[in-house]
Amino acid sequence: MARDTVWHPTAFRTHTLGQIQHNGSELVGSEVTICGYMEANRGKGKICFMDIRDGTGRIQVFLKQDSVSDEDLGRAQNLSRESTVQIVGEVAQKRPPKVAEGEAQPPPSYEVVASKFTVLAQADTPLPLGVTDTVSIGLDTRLDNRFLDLRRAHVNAMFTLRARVLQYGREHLITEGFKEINSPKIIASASEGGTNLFPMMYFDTPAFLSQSPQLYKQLTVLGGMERVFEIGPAFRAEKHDTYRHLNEFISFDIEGAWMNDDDVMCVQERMIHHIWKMVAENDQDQIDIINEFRESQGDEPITVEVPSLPFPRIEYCDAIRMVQEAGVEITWGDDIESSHCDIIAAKYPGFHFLPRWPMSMKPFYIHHVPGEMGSTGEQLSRGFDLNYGRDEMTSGGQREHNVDVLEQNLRNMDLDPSDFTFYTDGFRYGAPPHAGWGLGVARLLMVLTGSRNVRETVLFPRDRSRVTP
RNA sequence: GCCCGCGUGGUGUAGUGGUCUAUCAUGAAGCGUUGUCGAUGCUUCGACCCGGGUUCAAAUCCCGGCGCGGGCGCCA
Repeated sequence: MARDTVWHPTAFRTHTLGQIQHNGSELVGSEVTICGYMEANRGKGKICFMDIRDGTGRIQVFLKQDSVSDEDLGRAQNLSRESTVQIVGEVAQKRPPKVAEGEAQPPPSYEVVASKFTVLAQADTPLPLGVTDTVSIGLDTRLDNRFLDLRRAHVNAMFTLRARVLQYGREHLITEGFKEINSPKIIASASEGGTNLFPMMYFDTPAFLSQSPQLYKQLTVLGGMERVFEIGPAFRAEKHDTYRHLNEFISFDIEGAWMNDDDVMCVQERMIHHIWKMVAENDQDQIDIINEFRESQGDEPITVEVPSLPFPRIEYCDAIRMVQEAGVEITWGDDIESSHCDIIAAKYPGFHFLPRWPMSMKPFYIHHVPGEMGSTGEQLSRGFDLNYGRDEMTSGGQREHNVDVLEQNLRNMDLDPSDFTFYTDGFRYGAPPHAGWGLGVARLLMVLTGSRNVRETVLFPRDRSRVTP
């Protein structure tokens, strides 16, 4: 997969720095052209050492008076950090570094002895944030300068991992017969109730940004696509201000025909298991980079512990009981809030499902099995959440496929079915029982990378006060 | 929107009425040494969020604003 990437030469370089790092012994003596960001330069006078970095690795370039022109040498010695450069030179084995008494010599490494040095684009000074500096940087400064923040090794590793998580998730769903779709993000009316939408003008028609692909993935399943998934943006105009909420986020959604809530919970835990297993097998290098940074900040290292299957299931009634037994005031029908999740997470710190919520707490489109009652005799639903620790990752459930029941659900929630024909009309011509879920990608990444703020795992987060960059 | 805390060089910080002409780290500029590799030695540069007030004296106390962080609320 990622390891098998073929790096073809480009107009600007013959080799990546990663190739020289890994195949140095074969390349010694051959001429290469390389490109990168200048991380550091050392030396004045007759010589200059330069560390350069590209998207694949890092290497030292050696410039000396008798192999490059005086102009090139001077430019190299005075170049600002993070400038981009191009170097023509010969691969050579580095002289081994001095090591402290008793320490082992590191394995041989390689450098490029420059014959030609070109500055592609010079960086202004000072940098708004130091790419290799050890001082910590506030999140706001980082996000304002994300283009530089992203050059930091551990930040780059996090977004590399993000790409892998999506790749492995896709891979897994495809093996289970799911097909990738895209649904519209400009919609005429709410695709489900509840949350506030961002209004917009669609030419002369008032419209909204989609808060969920819910309706569209259901319609696709109704249309006979059987099993579908979508990885796409969702927009919520909620004025929340927390470590786990954003107003634009990427939702990983599935929907499958002839499935109930238990079936799609199984899909989800198999998918997460696959993602974690693949990361553990293929991407430890990225985890190591993150841990190197965490160590420098005094944080505990993260480990990729592949969760065992099945994930625990704690039905709503049992969750309420657990919270009550901890001495906290809560009654059946109350929402399970963050502080309650802390109590549950103390016993179930990893992934766990919370199935069988009261029907009254779930949206009208969630299915219920008549007669399936909770401990106080009220109707349960086939909706569920997936939590990791205290944080909600997923909301899902079996959907109601009977249009008469859908309309009754609306009336039970004091809503007028005639306002929801855009939704219910899709169910009038035969509908398979079906179920699905939506997973917050950034929240999953928080778990994997040990991030304490969802903004860390989103390239350019959109929150209540940030619309740029 | 509520409660609590914070706002000091480019970055991250120390400093809670007066030797603050503001600490340290990182950085930037210059010079020197050097097959260096967390380069190094010397020299230099750079800051108290904004507005008002108290006081002989404010980075420090008070009020307002703006911004940030944490907790909560809101939230499929």
